Amino acid sequence: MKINDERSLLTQKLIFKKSMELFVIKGYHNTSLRDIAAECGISTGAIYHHFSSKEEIAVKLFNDTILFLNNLFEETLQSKKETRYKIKELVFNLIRIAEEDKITLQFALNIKHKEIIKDGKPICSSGPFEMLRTFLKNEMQKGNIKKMDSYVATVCLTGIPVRLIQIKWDNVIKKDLDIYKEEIFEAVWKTLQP
Amino acid sequence: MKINDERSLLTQKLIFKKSMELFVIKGYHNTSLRDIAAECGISTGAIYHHFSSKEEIAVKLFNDTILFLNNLFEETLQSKKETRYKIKELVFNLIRIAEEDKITLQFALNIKHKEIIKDGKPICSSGPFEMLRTFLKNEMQKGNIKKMDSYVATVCLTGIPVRLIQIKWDNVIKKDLDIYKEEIFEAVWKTLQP
DNA sequence: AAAAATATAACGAACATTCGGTATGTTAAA
DNA sequence: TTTAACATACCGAATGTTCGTTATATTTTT
Repeated sequence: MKINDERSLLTQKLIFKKSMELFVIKGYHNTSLRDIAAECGISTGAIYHHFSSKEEIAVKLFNDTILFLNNLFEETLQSKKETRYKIKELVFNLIRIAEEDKITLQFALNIKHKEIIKDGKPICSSGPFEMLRTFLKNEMQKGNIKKMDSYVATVCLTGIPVRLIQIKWDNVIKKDLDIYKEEIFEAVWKTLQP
Repeated sequence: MKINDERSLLTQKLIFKKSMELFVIKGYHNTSLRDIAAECGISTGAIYHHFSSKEEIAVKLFNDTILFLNNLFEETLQSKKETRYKIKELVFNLIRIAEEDKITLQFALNIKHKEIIKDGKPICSSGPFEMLRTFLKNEMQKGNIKKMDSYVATVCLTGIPVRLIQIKWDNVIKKDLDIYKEEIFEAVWKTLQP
């Protein structure tokens, strides 16, 4: 690969990374291209060489994030055999990502997409969310979890860990999330078990 | 009351109402004082006559919203005798408010406060949240709910209904939330019952 | 030398805020 | 009770700043 191609890719990745950080910390509208350029240590012109607009950066970040969560959920649900352990793995992975890949998950959960893209659905209500609902519906039919409204089930599965994660991010919880994960899973499982 | 005092109060309330709507719909940084002025049918100067800055409006909205939720939770928890029904009432009221006073709850749950006020804690992690945690701790000691970490308990109580409300707002759910409230409460109660 | 990557300078629009001025309500002296 | 003095509510143009974006210049790679 040519040196310039590599450099170009590196710069693009840097712009993505720093943009996501700033969008999460300061909000999309409160982040200027000058902020991004400064954070990357490059000029605004360099940004416009790689992207055609601020919005394009945000849109690509959305798509990347949806893909990331889709892959995460898909792999997680395939990694175990029993339903109980599939769900346990999902809860654990969510909590893990909340600490290990905080910015990405904050971007997915906190950024209001319709503020940027008109008619754009929030990440957690699009692909990844629907995938979980489909999974839960199938498990219901197999009798592996309690029969209930599929939306309610999805809300039970995601609502409890996500809320824990959010109060951790808000600094209400000081301790490491790891110590809560077993208790959180048991709570989730109580709402779903047949 | 003097005519001017009344007029002043009406204008201030109008500015509050329209600002909150716009902050929720368009976001704080994407809402200009011109937007607010236009929505109120007044001039930007009139706004500065009543408030000293855009930030002051937002800060006052925060404080009002915290008070509103505090009162709601306090009254709700006193309105029933049995723990089970206190919690049921709380879940039902949350769901009711999500439809009847959507803008206020969206402001409480969606607006990222640190974007506006540095060092400001999110509403749902401050007063109202702590009140629920204290309530749950007391109920645990009395043996009315299962002994568990108080943060986990609070997360179970709030996380499930709040997530339902959010996917309704995101238009993932089309139906009226009322039809889910019994099932949602039962899910919450399963995680808490002794 | 050509092309790609980056830097710099500048544009017009939109922003929060300020301010001189007006119209209306309120108070108090005549 | 009339009227003069003041206070409050509001207007809309103007201020200086920052924004996203573009045009152009410079550097680096091919």
